[in-house]
Amino acid sequence: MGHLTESLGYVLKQSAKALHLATEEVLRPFDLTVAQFSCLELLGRHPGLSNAELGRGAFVSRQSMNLVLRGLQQRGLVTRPDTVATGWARPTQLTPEGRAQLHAAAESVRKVEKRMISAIPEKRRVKLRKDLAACADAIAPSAR
Amino acid sequence: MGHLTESLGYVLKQSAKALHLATEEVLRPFDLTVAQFSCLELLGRHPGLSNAELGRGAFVSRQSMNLVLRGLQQRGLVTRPDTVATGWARPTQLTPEGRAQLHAAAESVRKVEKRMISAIPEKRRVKLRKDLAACADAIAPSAR
DNA sequence: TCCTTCATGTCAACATTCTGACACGTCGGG
DNA sequence: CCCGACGTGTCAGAATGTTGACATGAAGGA
Repeated sequence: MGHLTESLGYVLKQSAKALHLATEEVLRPFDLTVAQFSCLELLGRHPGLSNAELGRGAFVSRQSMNLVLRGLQQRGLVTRPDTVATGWARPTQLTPEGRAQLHAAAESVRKVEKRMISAIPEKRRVKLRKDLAACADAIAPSAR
Repeated sequence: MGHLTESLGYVLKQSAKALHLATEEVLRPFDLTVAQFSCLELLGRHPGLSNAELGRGAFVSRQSMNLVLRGLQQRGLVTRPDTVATGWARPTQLTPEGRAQLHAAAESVRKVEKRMISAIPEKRRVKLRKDLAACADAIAPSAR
């Protein structure tokens, strides 16, 4: 599509879309959507996150994350206490099955990211990551 | 959300989402969605694109772009011939009103991109853009 | 103490996008 | 010449995400 690629926003969207598609594809054999995998990965690194926290971490609303969580719970991949001592937030935990699924799927997802990163000269990878994070910070609503 | 930011895929999604949200916000006064604006911008740079071509350029299916295009057509911002001499593809053109809307909205959108870019040292901006493009190429389905 | 503010989970309605499917026109090789 | 592959526009159905709203509990200041 030619000279649109001179816009940083365009290539940003393009890369994100391509990554999403590729991730979707490798996740298909595991019967996991990208949202579901993101949720599992978040829980793997930060056990006990609540529904709303998971939503923010995966960049979706808490209503959407609620549906994702129900699916995962029904498949026995995560656990939430039906009732909680204090407040509303129900801490979510990975089940052993969930941890196994995450471990298996994460391997495939890392291959995708590896393939993407391999296109970048090694010395520039850290800077790329930091620059992108700086972009996100500069444009976040809280930064206004 | 801590150490997830060490994953390039995560910050990529984060930046893209932040940019989308910010663009959505500045586009609201013009009563344009991001998809609609992308469509107008594509037509501004490449007049006569068909429905399917616009969809590919904006990273959505041709079915979705069809709905976007109908809305823009109904508002008098674009024109498509009802019938065409050869084939199915109907070349889309911006109307004068569409061109005016695009010009006005593009100014606001460029401010957003400017704010995002301003977080990056000037010398690195070109490399960032090229690295992102390389990422997209490396991971595109055709690259497999 | 009270009460205002904030955060959470959940329900409902709505919007947007995608996949599957069909009909039609073009282009190419056999 | 024919026919298969390909691209396009469109319809229908399903999946997914979002906003708005409500009830409830926690936290902090007057």
